[in-house]
Amino acid sequence: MAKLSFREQVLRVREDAIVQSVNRLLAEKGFDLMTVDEVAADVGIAKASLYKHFPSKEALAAAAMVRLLQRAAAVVEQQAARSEAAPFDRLQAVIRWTLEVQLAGEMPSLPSQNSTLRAELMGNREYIDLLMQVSDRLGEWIVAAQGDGSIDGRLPPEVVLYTIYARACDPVPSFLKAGGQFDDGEIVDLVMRTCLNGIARRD
Amino acid sequence: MAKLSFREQVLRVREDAIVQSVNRLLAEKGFDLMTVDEVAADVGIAKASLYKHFPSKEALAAAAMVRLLQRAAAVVEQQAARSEAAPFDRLQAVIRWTLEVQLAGEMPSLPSQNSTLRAELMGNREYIDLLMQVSDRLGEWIVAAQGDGSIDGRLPPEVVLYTIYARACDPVPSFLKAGGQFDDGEIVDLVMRTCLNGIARRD
DNA sequence: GTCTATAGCCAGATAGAC
DNA sequence: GTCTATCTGGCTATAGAC
Repeated sequence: MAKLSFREQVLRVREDAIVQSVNRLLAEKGFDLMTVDEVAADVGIAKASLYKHFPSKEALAAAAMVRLLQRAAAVVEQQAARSEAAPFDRLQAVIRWTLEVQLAGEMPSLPSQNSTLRAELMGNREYIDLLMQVSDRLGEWIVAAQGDGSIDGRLPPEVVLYTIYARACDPVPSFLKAGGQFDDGEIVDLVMRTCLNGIARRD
Repeated sequence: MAKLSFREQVLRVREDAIVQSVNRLLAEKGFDLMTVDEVAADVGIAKASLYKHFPSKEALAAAAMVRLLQRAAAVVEQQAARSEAAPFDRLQAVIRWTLEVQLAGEMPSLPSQNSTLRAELMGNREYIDLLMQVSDRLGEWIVAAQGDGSIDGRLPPEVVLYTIYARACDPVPSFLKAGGQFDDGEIVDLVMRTCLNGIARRD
């Protein structure tokens, strides 16, 4: 039993290494340009061994997305535990986290049009459950923040939620980073400001 | 001479048809999932004939982007001709146009990571010239709008410009459209508001 | 479960007749 | 310049030895 558990642990560590490589390559090149050969080379195992762990390239991508959502859920729960914090501040912290992940080169990017990939994700229970868990929490905070007047009450909560999610794959941070004119902290602050306050002048 | 000109016109019309198909397919499926066979079938000619007009798939995509930028440049010049309009209103009109193009399913989507595609675009003189022409105009208006206080003067103009460009490939409009809860006009208004005013409450 | 080697396929690009 | 037919390379996925 101890030996089996040890074996399982080894297996788990290896799969973690795989998923981490996939996550990095997805962030770097995107799904279509990432090849399974690259993943295998990056992990340091043969391609055939990869397919013993994950049955398809789509499954690899799905595993990376699940990992991302697990990290997101952890951040969300951490914010939920700050009993003194206002909902607006919690939302702000989550947006900030997504921008930091992007700037760290750890945000996997998937083509939203690929239907086989969408099918794989929609069929993945863990992915769906995590996505709903995170969305529910954010949705609560959005409604509460509209109630206390910190978020624009004329915007349907759905629109606010999508707008926040869209920041996670916004090209602006990487453009600004490529420009080399701002450091990561400045980029986060600037994008946060345009997201929260827009580009028009505040009185 | 007249005959030659006529031939050239026929050629031009055919190439226009090709580029229009490419534009539509790029909007629908994206660059990676669009196949040259599909383009040929959509235009109604053989694939080999396509390659007599354009030397590669990347060149097809570049042609579609040039066409898009030509349309954009026309919109920009039209706004420039409104001598009575404030710079803020001109910018607003351009943003609105990009959202309408997206909702009409006419916004080609290219993967920003594909390096061969980037190389093709950067080597395309017409593309670069149009991009700079449009960017210069928008840049002028941004600075002017910051001068008259309608755009937040604490944001570097570069950040405002990128933020506007990013609206052209924002996933929020198509998400909202897929949701079926809002019509196109409402979506444009909602996204315009989040772009200009952010999600936080305005006093 | 790991490897080497290869099957099978698909899509970009081309040859050559007309 | 248009077509049919074909080449070519690369990528996902698998067979089979160890």
